[in-house]
Amino acid sequence: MGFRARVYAVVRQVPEGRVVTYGDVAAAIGSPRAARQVGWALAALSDPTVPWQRVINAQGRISGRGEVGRAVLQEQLLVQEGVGFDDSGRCDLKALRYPLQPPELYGDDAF
DNA sequence: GGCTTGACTAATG
DNA sequence: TCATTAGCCAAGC
Repeated sequence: MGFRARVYAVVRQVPEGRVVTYGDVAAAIGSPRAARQVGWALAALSDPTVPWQRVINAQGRISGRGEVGRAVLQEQLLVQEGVGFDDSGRCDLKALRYPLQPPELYGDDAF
């Protein structure tokens, strides 16, 4: 199972209205220092069942690289789910962060 | 196999 | 709070 498949398996655990950071996802798949690769994996994402919008950076902000307009869409999707952002584009990470479990515990054989 | 490229992070000023 | 820096590691050439 590839790195990206594990990233997707973990991200799918995140329920509506909750968020996780790239670092959280990296730690859940066993590579605590691979936050950048998590972002890379999501940039290459083609699976519509993965709630990629719930993955934000450790500062509670949207990482606006990648496709133009993607960041705006991401914030809109999160707001729809009930995630609140302040005037500076930050959300309450402390309250909304979701505790992830390693994909092994969930049976990710679908990959 | 070596090099470059990042949806990152933590530390520092 | 913002800007800069060094470390990180999977992918693609």
